[in-house]
Formats: sequence, structure tokens, C-alpha cells
Amino acid sequence: MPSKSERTRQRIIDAANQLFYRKGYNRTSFTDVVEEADVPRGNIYYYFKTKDEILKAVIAHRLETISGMLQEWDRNISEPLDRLERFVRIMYDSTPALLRSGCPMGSLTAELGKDQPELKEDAKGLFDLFQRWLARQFVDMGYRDEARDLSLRLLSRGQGLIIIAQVYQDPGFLERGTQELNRWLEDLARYA
Amino acid sequence: MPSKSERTRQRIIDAANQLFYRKGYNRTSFTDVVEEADVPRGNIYYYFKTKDEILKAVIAHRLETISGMLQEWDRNISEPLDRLERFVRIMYDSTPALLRSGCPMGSLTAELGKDQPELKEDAKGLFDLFQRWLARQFVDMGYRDEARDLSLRLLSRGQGLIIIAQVYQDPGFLERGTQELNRWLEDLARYA
DNA sequence: GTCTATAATACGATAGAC
DNA sequence: GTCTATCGTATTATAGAC
Repeated sequence: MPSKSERTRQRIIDAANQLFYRKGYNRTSFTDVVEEADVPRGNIYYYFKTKDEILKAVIAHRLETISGMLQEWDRNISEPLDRLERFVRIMYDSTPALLRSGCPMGSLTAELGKDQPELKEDAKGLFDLFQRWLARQFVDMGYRDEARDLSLRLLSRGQGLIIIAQVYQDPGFLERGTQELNRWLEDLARYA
Repeated sequence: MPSKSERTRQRIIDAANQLFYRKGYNRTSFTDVVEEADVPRGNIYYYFKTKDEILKAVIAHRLETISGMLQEWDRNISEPLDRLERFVRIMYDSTPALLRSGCPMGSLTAELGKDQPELKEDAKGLFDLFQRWLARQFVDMGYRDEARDLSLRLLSRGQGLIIIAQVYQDPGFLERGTQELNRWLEDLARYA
């Protein structure tokens, strides 16, 4: 069983994770985090010295969650095409959150990419995790040399769909877009 | 000739325009703007009461600039396919800025879309301007009913390309992506 | 209209009692 | 380890001299 300290730390990470997603990193203040996590004002500094450190912990936490999800897909889904379509499906399944706050990974990286290069590099790790997993599926499909490029193109199409769906608050656009992605993946699997 | 007041106001808008793009809206302070515009500290409040007002002026300014550009394209380019490819080309031509700070319109809308709905609605106007112009070109190509959807898909693909190119600092990805967009547009023109 | 001085608040961060 | 009180700074914003 985790100690009280560990549980408090996790509460802070969970609160920051939500707030960074819903409000953005830079618009989220320490005050927001301690209030959401129900931790006394100055106490947060016992766990994290700076906001950067909270962000790093949040990213580490997201990496673990995503990593576990991808491993689960590896265990339970045998065909690369099905795995790729499973990836596409989380976009469709997350429609309400994506329309509200955009892609958790894309919006964070875009925000930090402007002029916080060190933090952006950390956030890029989230893309790397997906990218490498996606590339592995394309390799398994038979696309050895093109695997990395295909994985980037899939990520790119997904990011674009989410942004436009958010701008126009249009769930149908996201649905049609993910369906088209599936058709594209099925074509790739067919002609591998 | 514009009055000194008008010129100062324009300097503020230009400074804010750059800063909002390079740092993001929320990370840009009044201090940043007055320093960049070389306007005395408190003087900015004579021109704009709030940061919102500066943003609205910046968006209005961008709308004018873009509008002028699209009209110029309308005058000087006769074929819808060539016009659409001209649109794609500004992405390629802007590669360095896009790698540094992302899409001026996409990153702004994404930032504000999180939890500043009124401001996001203003930023959405930038998308609307492009979207309606693009749709007009697809109509001219013969895609009456699908014009709006095609324009959204083109915008979506562009947004995705820019994000991934920025994340991986990969100009080649942007170049290949825009080339593929051109092939897609040429196919559409061919089979219209 | 222009500018300086400064108020008022929110911010990230620290010191030190318990 | 936990919490309160508070610091210094940067922020938005105003008052008032010129």
C-alpha cells in the first residue's frame, strides 16, 4: 500500500495532468494545482520544486499509462492492421474530450514548442512512444523501410483531424476522418 | 498620412501579432508588448483597455492581410487547381517559421480553444476565411456538394503536417507532405 | 494625447513552526 | 513529513503630472 506521501504526490500529478490538459500548461498556476489536489498551499514544494518538475512527472505518468495501454493491445490484438485500427479508435472514442481540449499530446507539444524548447523535448517523448509503436506495426505489415514515414503520416492525419474537429466543434468530421484513416490502413494492409 | 496615434496603435498591433505567434497569447504580457513596440509602460492602456482587445485587433489585422492575399490570388491565378496549389505552397514557403512556432492560426485557435471560448471564436474567423475561399475553389472545380468537406480536409491535412514537422523539426516531412497534397489536388482536378 | 509613478493583485517560491 | 505565513517578483491596471 502506498504511503500517505506517495498518495499526496500522485494526487498532485493527477490534478496537474487534468489541468494541463484542460487549461494548458502555462495557464495552470500552482494555486490551481494545490486547490484541485486539495493540498495545503506551500506543501506542494515538498514534492516538486518547480512547475517544470510537475510537468516532467505528469509526462512520466502519461508515458506509463500509454505504455501499459500499448502493451495491452500487443497482448490482446494479434494483427498489425487491427492494432492500428485500435489506435485510430481511441481518437473516435475520445471525441468529447478532443472537441473540448484538443489532443493531450499535440496541444501540449504545440504550446511548449513555441518557446520552451527543453520542456517541448520532454513532451515529444509522448509522440515518440506512439510513433515507435505504430512503426512496429507497419514493419509487421511488411513496410520495412517506409514504417517510420507511415507512422508519422498516421500521426499527422490524426492531429489534423482533431484540430479541425475542435475548431468547428464537429464530431462528424472526426468520425468521417477516422473512417477514412481506417480505409487507408486497410488498403495498406491489402497491398503490403 | 496616418497620425502619430494611428502609427503607435499599429506598432502595438504588429508587436503583439509577432509575440502572440512566437510565444503564444497567454505567455505574452503587456510588458512584452510595450517593450517590443517601444511604447511607454502605461501608455498602452490608452489604446487597448485589455489584452483581449489587443488580440481582437491582431486578429482583425491578420484577417485583412489574409484577405488581401486571397484577393491577389483570385486576380492573378485563373485556375482553381493552381489557386489551391498556391495555398499549399505558402506552407512550404513558411517552413522555418512553421518549424519554430507552428501554424499562426492553428496554434492560436488550439491555445484559446482549451478554455477561452469567446477568444477562440474570434480566432476561428481566420479558419473561416481560408475555409470559405478553399471551398469556392473546389466548387469551381466542379465539387458542388463536397466543397466544404474537401476544404476542411485540406485544412486538416495541412494542420497535421505542420504539427508533426514542428514536433520532429523535420522540414523534409513538410515538403513531402505538401507534395502529396498537390498530388491529391491534381487527382481531384482530373476526376472532377 | 503622452508619459511616469505606482497601486493592486497573482504568481512562483521559501522559511520555519510544528 | 506537514502545514502556515510570507517573501520577492511580475503581472495587469490606474492616477495624475505634463
